[in-house]
Amino acid sequence: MDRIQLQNSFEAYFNELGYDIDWQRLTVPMEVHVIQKGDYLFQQGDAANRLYFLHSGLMRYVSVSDEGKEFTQTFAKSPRIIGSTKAMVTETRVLFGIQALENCMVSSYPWQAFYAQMRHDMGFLECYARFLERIFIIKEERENAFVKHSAERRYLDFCAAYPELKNTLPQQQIASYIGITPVALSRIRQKLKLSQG
Amino acid sequence: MDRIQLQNSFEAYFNELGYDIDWQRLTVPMEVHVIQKGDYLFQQGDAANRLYFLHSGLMRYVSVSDEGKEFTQTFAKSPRIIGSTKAMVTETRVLFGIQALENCMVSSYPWQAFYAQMRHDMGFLECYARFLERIFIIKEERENAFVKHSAERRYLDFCAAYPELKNTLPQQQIASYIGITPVALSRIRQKLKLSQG
DNA sequence: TTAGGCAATTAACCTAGGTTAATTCTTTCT
DNA sequence: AGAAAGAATTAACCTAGGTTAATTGCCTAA
Repeated sequence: MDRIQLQNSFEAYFNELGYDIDWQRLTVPMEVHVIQKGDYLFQQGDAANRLYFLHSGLMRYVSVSDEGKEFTQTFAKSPRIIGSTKAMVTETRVLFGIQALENCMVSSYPWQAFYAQMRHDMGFLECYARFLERIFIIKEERENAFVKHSAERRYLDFCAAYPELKNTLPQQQIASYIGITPVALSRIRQKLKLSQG
Repeated sequence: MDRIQLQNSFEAYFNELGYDIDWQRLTVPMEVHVIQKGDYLFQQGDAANRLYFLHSGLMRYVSVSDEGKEFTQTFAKSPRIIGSTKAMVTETRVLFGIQALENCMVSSYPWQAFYAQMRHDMGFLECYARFLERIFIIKEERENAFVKHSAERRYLDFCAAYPELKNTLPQQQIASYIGITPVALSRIRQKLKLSQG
């Protein structure tokens, strides 16, 4: 995949929302990142004020607490935009790292420069709003699940939401997505196995 | 406060972000809601696809689980936009109710009609993006606090973030914001009192 | 083929926070 | 002022999930 193709599929991803975007405005140079399985696109605490696009592969957002506990905020499957909205917008350090769970191909633009050019495009602004609405809603639903449901229920919901990841992902990562330890997850799986024959 | 004044302060709130917005476009009629302390602007499960603006007073977003547990997602102090982005945008039922903690004055517009008119205004689109960025970042930070910090730490953070609410709000509500029971909060306060003389 | 290393399970024990209920302290209403 | 209702505290007990560690299974590399 060469740069032109990457650029095209990035644009196509936006265009699919149905707004008319004039991509000629965009002249800031794109960067390409090839991330090997297990490696990080960026680490918690970095200054990651870029807009990233995941062309191929699977990644996870992982934040680690002071005591060294890992928490998986999200799994991200290509194609989609990835990165930290907070770090992009407020120029602060990022609260989580993004790790490749498979070999990944990512492209990126520096957000400030990108936005400075594209903000004059109505279609882009609407796309961006749709994007923000979507990620907000997802966060809200996840918050809801966390405060209203037990770990067992969250595990079942995970299985329903990500049937393909359920069997391929190491259970440590599933546990850290649910917000419990691998030991606790194992216990829950054991219990579920018994209770349904 | 008459309708014109309400309209003006609504517009002023947006204008403060520094974008140029042509409010002449907006012709959908505004509604006014006066909510008494303790009452709800809308209840969990309602269809609340309106854009609300809190002119005066204090409210909280509260969602209740199947088992009847209350969880306070946010406290909202005027002036600010309130409501459910998810319910507005996706026309689904709202996941939480909004309750007045003081007597409140709220105005509102039906979101679809409002957006249909204002989406042609560049300044508005940018404002809306700033708004979405902000609420997303706040959610992200709260998620972070929940998964990384203990209840005790979350209480201390609450006290630092809302010094004025700390003493005026009933502790049940503080507890439900932190995600624990009033009994547990009382225990934590007791412990803190001892440990610092 | 086997040794080394990691992932998952299991068991024993621990702890933060939930539950219930009794007690005290505050409001508020008459 | 006194009664009634609600808010906060305290205590006793319970439970989900954390912690540590031993055991088993699986994969890979020599």
